[in-house]
Amino acid sequence: MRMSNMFSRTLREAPQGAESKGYEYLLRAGYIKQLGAGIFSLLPLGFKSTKKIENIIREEMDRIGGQEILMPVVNPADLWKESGRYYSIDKELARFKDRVGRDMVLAMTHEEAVTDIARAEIDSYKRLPLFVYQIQTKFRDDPRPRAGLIRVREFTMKDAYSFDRDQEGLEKIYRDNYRAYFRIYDRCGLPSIAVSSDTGMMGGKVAHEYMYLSPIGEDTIIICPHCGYTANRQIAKIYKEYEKEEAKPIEKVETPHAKTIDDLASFLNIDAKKTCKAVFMVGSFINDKTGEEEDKLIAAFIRGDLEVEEAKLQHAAGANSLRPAHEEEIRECGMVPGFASAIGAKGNFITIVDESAAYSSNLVAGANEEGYHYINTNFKRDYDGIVADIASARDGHLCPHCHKPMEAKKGIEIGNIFQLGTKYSEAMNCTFQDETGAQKPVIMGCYGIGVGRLLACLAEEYNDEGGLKMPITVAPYDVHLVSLVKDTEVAEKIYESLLESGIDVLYDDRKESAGVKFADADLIGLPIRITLGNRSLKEGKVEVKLRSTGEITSYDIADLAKEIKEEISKEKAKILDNIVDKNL
RNA sequence: CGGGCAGUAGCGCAGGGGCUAGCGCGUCUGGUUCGGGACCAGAAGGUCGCGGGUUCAAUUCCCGCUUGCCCGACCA
Repeated sequence: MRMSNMFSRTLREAPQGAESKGYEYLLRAGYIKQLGAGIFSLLPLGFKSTKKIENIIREEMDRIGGQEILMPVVNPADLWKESGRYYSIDKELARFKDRVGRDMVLAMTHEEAVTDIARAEIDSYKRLPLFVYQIQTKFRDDPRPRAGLIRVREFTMKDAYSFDRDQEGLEKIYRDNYRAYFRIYDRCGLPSIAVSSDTGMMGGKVAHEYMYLSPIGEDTIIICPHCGYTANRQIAKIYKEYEKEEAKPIEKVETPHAKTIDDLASFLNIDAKKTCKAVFMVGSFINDKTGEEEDKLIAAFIRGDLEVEEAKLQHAAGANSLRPAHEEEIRECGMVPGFASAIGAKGNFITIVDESAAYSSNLVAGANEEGYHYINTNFKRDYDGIVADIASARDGHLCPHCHKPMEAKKGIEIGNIFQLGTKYSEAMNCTFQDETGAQKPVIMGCYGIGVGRLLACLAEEYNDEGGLKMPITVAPYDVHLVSLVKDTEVAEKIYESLLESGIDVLYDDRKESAGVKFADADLIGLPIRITLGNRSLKEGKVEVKLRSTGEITSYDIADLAKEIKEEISKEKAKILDNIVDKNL
């Protein structure tokens, strides 16, 4: 490819709003171009890089028996009504009517579509297992796109779906995917970790997320450096120690202005661990079959030294979504914000009590009266509710396995795998006949990777002051040929010879100064740069510089193609040699 | 959806109730340079986001809308 003919240009200055380095360079180097909030075009460089990533994904999916298909973005809404997600997913799912008034959706994932195909294809256990995947456009009307390709509304996703007759089969393909995902990230050169995760809107029980650790990440990951326990904060467990003692009689005390746990603890001169905190949310409960929606107050109680994790609370309550409760909604149930507990409360609300509060004795809790708290409150004796783990894991909390302090880190989710079970097969009647003639629901799994987000993470991981430093497995071209010579004939010949040797090369044949060409080469970040300069050319030599290390070597023109092929293999080996099978 | 900021040339920005709306970079022409974003001379390029209001006069002030960014709610 000749740069004189390239569709995109580089930008000297970062466009407004590019706050992360990776995003800034992708824009400035001309990989991507924004069209709207969370909507991007891939320009030739970005598209070429994306294709390389996609092909790595393809190869790894094929390796574990995946068959590639392609499903439509536009789905009839009826399928989504069958699964219930037409109702349970809010505005993130884009809906519209076609010309005759049929409800349609833009698929944000393809469980419904693939299950519709599968229920027609699968009739007998002899047809199982099956495993399909696609690399396709998704639209999710995210309320807050941000950080370039990190969080977008339209994006390319590899989504795969497995169909098995039993849990053992599902677990096998799940393990295959677990390993394949690491191979994909490793081959792209992207550092990644797997963490146990929430199942969110996908449903199902077991799930893992793959994370690229980065300060610009929006997810919080809890990691135990001692035993290796890792989980998304949304589900991360912590080891809680309880102070169990003889229950003392409950007593009301005056605590003026002590509305927060800090105030209360210092006023009574006690540890926050001896208090019970109340958190009020309103949960939305949606009937999957009818779409009917009901709001209900959720009163959550937790020991004063801990925080409530909303995702856990939402699960414990069985709600579709949560929002903070208004003061009136709390008062309607007989509780007083700032001085609240479940003691003496009444009305239609759900009480969720964290283990920390349920199993500790003699805690200070609100008296539901302005300016008063109870001391020595005890779960079961004084109030009741559903006991669950709703505590939010924080940096320094103890590991549930080895009881040593854990760390909190920020990460970007670059993939996820779910054991769906029968959520969709049951809802959509996707069954098979077993040896005994019984109809059973197919056991499903689903597996996703955001391709554009992967590119964004790579740009984040591989850059310096000059621009991108793309790993050779995902760089748009392997080689950047920079010609500084007046005599274009020599440069053209070298370009031709590289092409003939099958080398993927970007040729800077523009009439620009050396500085401009070098700056652009650094910005675009191809792994190997060949410089043709007048001086070295006279001696029959050219200079080869590696973007990753800055290492410079001089080669005879006669050997150039051969030597470059060698350099390419070495660059590839640097990445591929690091692949270690990681098993679940 | 709440809060904040912004929309002026391709990009980054300045300006300001009236006159020809500027600057840097980029672009075009000519010339000099030629291994790290060169220099000289000349030139092109703007419905100042859209609509309404105030005013003799609005790009500037006011209102509405819209688009984008940031924070939060949200997020497989």
